[in-house]
Amino acid sequence: MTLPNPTVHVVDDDDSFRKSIVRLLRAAGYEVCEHASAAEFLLSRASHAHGCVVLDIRMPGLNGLELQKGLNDFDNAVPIIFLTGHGDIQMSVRAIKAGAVDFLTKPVERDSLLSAVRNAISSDALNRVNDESLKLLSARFHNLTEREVSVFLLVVNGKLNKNIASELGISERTVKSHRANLMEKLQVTSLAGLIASAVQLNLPIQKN
Amino acid sequence: MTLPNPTVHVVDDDDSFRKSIVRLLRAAGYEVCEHASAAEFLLSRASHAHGCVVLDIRMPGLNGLELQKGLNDFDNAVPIIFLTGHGDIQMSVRAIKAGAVDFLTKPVERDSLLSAVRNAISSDALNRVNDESLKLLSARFHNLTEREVSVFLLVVNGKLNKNIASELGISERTVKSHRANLMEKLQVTSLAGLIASAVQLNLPIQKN
DNA sequence: ATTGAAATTGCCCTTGGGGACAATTGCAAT
DNA sequence: ATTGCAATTGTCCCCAAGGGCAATTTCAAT
Repeated sequence: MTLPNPTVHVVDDDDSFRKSIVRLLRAAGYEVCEHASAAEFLLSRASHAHGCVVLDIRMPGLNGLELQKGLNDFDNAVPIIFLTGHGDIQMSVRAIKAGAVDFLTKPVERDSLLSAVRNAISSDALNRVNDESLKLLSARFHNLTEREVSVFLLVVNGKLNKNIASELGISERTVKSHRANLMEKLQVTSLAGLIASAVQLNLPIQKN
Repeated sequence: MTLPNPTVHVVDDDDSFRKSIVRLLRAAGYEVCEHASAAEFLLSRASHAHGCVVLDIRMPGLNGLELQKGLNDFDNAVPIIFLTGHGDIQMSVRAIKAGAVDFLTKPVERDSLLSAVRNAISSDALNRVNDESLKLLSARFHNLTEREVSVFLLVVNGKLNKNIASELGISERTVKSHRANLMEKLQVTSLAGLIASAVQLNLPIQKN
């Protein structure tokens, strides 16, 4: 999958400030997309593009923190760099705890911003890769039938087929059948792969 | 293992302020231990006690951020709550990114502090449990011989004994032998448990 | 009523893994 | 020199898992 260039989205209602940031980033070679409000950013559906967001906090309409929360709720894992002129410590702490990758203050030093953007973009690249594989796996998991899920859970907990059979009140042959089907559906060829999938899916696993 | 009560360590060189914080925390029912400097805190070997640390940043000698770094370097995962009168945004961002659980400013509201301490202590309790089990597992892992580690890695990657044997240039019987020994050493009784251990140890695992 | 997916099970054969019993070799420490 | 651990391998046997072939049942959708 050949991705387009990473895009830096600059969301700030202060036109002149925004333009200057945009200019700075373009000069540094980034693909940049500017938005005068959170709503405009959302409408552009730019949230689906990869890269990062440089976000002002105080804006008319939806403010930066609210936008961050909104994006989090939708599992939209674009890295966010806050850039604000009226931030305080409490705000910055909250933002970082909520997952922002950085919190800068206006006026911002060129290097601080560029380094923040660089980090954000590389962290985004990593996240994308992980998200992709998790989504794919998740989709496969949801294709399992109830029975297959039951068997799956017992298998990854190290139970033997015969024990699984008696726990579910079915024959061992049936367990084998479900087991083969779920391995097929999850696209794994070994028990090791199956358990690795279970871990990635955050399923409960007992070691003994 | 019956643990003693969680202890809140208050590290601040400002005597009167520190005393008032200590009083507040004691009144709230916490076991508290006070220190006038980072060095004093370290010397008290209190770093090994569980609970959390309420830490001033600006102090003579080792300052708060440096102490935090020092504790991090030693894997001493005591949750740290910064409490400072002269903090700025950059400082708070750095502290939180470095793992501090909170960053408060003087004067602090009673409820903010108490809620931060409550969160810190419960997060500590969780960390302790995880650390314990990881350390135990890690110790077991380091008891494996080189050969056992090689076999371990190949097993968790879903390789068959015969393939492992040819990759290592040894007989299948030998692989079985190593395999049995490492299962024993890692205290697991199923392949599922073995792989779960590998995951916890952060070993590389391929799914296909 | 027919079709189809899902669950179920039986029989049988092959392959893989666990483990008992036993032995050899090499290296390092005492 | 002796002891001891680690690595190595062989032969058997048993049990577990994978999978082919085949069939029945049930439930829901068309």
